[in-house]
Amino acid sequence: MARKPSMGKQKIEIKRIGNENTRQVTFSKRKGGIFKKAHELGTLCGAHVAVIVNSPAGQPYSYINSETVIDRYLSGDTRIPNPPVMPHREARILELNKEYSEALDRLEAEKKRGATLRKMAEENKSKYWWDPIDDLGVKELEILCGAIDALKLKVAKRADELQLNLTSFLPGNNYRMGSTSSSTIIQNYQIPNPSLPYHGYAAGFGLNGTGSNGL
Amino acid sequence: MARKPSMGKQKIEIKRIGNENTRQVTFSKRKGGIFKKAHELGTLCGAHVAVIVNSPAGQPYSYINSETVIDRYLSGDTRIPNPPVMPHREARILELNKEYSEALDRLEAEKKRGATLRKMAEENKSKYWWDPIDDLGVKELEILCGAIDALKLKVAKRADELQLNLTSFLPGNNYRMGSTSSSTIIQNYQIPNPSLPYHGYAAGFGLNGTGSNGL
DNA sequence: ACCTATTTATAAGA
DNA sequence: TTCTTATAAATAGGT
Repeated sequence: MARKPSMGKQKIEIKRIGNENTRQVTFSKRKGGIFKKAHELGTLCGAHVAVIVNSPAGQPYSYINSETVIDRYLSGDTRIPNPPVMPHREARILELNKEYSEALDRLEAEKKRGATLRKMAEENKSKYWWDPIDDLGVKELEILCGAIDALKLKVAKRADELQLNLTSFLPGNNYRMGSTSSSTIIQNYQIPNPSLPYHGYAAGFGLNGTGSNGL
Repeated sequence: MARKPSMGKQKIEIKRIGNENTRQVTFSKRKGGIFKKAHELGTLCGAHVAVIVNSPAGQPYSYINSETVIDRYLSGDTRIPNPPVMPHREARILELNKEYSEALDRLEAEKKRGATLRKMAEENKSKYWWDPIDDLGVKELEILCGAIDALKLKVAKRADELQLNLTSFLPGNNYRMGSTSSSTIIQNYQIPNPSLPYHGYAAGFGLNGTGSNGL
């Protein structure tokens, strides 16, 4: 009997799928596939995995194997035996100078691999984070205040270490920490160019590092 | 001829691999596999993908298909047509109350899927982030100061909205913003229970949402 | 969502 | 880590 109700899986080229419906179906299937793989990797190897995907429609999805990927950073455990992709400081310098892009023009634009997410998570270890601030309640505000102070302390301490007196060129009032530190504290500092949002620095953040996995 | 130099791929159970060497090899292979899949998903469907993995040894790796996954958030473009996994506020409330865990005891512990990473990225849109603070230079400090002030302003504004005077139960000095706001500003607030690190709140952060993909 | 022929990913072994 | 091979899994195209 002509048992061939299906022509089976066909080989496809790895390029944007034109048909919208097909693309959506493929997205769903493969998203599930990746999440499953992520789960398996985590289970088999005891690795911490996080996958976030934005569908073409903008819908975000994510798989996170145990909160460890993030918690690890949040808890301050950021010891990194051997820089895998690119050393932190070098990366940051590149960002700040916006010179990273030239190093990225290899292969394809999408094939960027870097420490962005990781660094973002890492930084968060000393901050409290949440989302729509408009939705904050008293409790959350309390926490936030604490987080801000902690951050300020770090800045102050660093300023001292650098033996800098940033207040000298900072407008606005400044004061001294009451108990925890004797450092120079900066207050009300306004970024030189207000038109440039703070996150502009971060947003212009490229990815770097040469991946170890070709593809 | 006994053409069987290999017993081929064998089916394995999805559970932690005991042999360390095997585990490491599997990790490498599968990590590459996931990155490849991520790349394909991004290319085929025009999706934005980010994958971060911490090897059992703590080595971090990541694949990020175009900076869009993250930049999108950093740039403030966080419009989400239709909450995919779980609405923000609901999620946050659950976190803060640590009530989320009960909803997670389904399937396996690893199968947690949520908005954690996304929220983290989102929050960052109003903050400057970097990593080893010990490595900060003057320029970075300036930026940081600006970021802190911006954050404070948000807190202050929110406090006003809630018609709260948090200073009443906050130790330490407080002051008023000079120019940008007439809000009640909180300074030097110390978290009630110092033994609990700030990030404790975030770290206790569970993942939520019932995944759409079984596995 | 389900089905099945094929393509891919990979566990073992070297 | 890289290469090979046999086999398990993922999945493209249809229903």
